[in-house]
Amino acid sequence: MPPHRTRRRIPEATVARLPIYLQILVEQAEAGVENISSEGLAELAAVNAAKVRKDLSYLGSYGTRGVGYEVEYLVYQIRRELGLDHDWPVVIVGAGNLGQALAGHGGFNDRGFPVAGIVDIDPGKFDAVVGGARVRPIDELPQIVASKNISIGVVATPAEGAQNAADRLVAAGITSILNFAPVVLSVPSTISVRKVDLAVELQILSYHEQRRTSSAQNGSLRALPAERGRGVTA
Amino acid sequence: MPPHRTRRRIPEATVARLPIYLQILVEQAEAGVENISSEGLAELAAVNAAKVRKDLSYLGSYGTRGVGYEVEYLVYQIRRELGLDHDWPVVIVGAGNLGQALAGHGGFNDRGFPVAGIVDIDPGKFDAVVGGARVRPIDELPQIVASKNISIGVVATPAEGAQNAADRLVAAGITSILNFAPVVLSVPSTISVRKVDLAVELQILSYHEQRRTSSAQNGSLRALPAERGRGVTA
DNA sequence: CATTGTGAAGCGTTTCACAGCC
DNA sequence: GGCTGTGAAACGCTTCACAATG
Repeated sequence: MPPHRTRRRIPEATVARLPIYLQILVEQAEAGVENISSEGLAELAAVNAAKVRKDLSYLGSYGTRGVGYEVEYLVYQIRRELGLDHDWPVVIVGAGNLGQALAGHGGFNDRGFPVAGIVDIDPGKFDAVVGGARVRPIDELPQIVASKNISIGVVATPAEGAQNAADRLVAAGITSILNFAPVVLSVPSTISVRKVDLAVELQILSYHEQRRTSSAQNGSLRALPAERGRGVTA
Repeated sequence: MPPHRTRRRIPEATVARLPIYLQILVEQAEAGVENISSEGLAELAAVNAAKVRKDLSYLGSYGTRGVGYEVEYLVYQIRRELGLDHDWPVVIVGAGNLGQALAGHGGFNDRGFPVAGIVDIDPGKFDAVVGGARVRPIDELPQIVASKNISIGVVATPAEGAQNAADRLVAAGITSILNFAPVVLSVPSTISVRKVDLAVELQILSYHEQRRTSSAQNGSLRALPAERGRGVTA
């Protein structure tokens, strides 16, 4: 095994694809596949084979020319690079519909991100148990974060409460935020933020639908160029 | 009002930002703001002002030099460009935890994407009412899609059922899919697909967390370059 | 000899910088 | 004078094409 030469800087676009490769490779390993070529992995991930090779090359030269990549070993390397060799406990702010669904959903607990706490402002929600965690008052956030050594916070509040939730998470010492509220959070530049916004995704799809159909059905405008079927698999 | 010169081709990166601008502009309009500069909008969206101007320029020249953009009018133009001048009914496949949360969640119904149907394979779930829709057998998908003229489908099944769900949606005539299952869907290139994957987002955050802390705590490797605080607000 | 690893070309996106205009 | 609209430069990501190699 080559020595750990970690701290290579990996392009963001590649970082965003590594989890997909990982998921596919784990499935392949479970199915008993021992080796996979860049072509094979590319097919399963619906990307270009050259891209797979370039992406994997950022991890090191872990392939074998003429053969491909050893699945188990790649899984190990990607896990290590993504920091998935240990769990990352998360705390959820907001125990409404969404917060409860997230806490219950296996997506967190089963995949190395155990829900170590869930908090809310509404006393009516305190002490309800969702997904194995008991809902606590938001004022306990600092203690929860500190005692359980949490670095990732999840904002699952309505839009109105999101900025406040983020402020409290940052004050409590969190350094990464996953934001489900339809709001652009303002946080120090040292904090990593990822946003998941249902409405945004639907509106992007709407844009493509609209382009697809506008020349056909739209009665009010006629003088439009013909539409080509565009494969948008973004 | 300038004539509808629709059918301009807008870069994907811009399309993905228009919903954010829209959300901010609607808020501003509600707060009584009548005009906004590219600088002001940029600040609220946490992007560069030149980017805002370039993005908006793809819609047409709707600003006034020396003044800025009229908020109401921009809202109208962005809505039109995104195809949000009418509702897009959606059908959800999968009435489990996630499907129910989605159907109940205002994110769809309140924002122009009414849940016109929800289906499942499990007879145990049939006829339950979630978010105003009654759960129907998945075999009724073609009728639901046709009768309600639906073009957007949502995959909210477990990973195992996702490809089948997508195949059925495509067969039923859907042309856009929002996929919540942690699986790369294989669909014809004419279909638009967007994926929302919790685990992927968390793993990307994990990567940055790991980089942040590795040089500090990690006892096994020492010879690492110093870490700079990187603001990753992707 | 199949397949990786990678320079280099190609392409889309971002940012700069300033002319154009109200 | 202030702010938009936009060529052009800069940047990052993708794809090509092929030398390196087990």
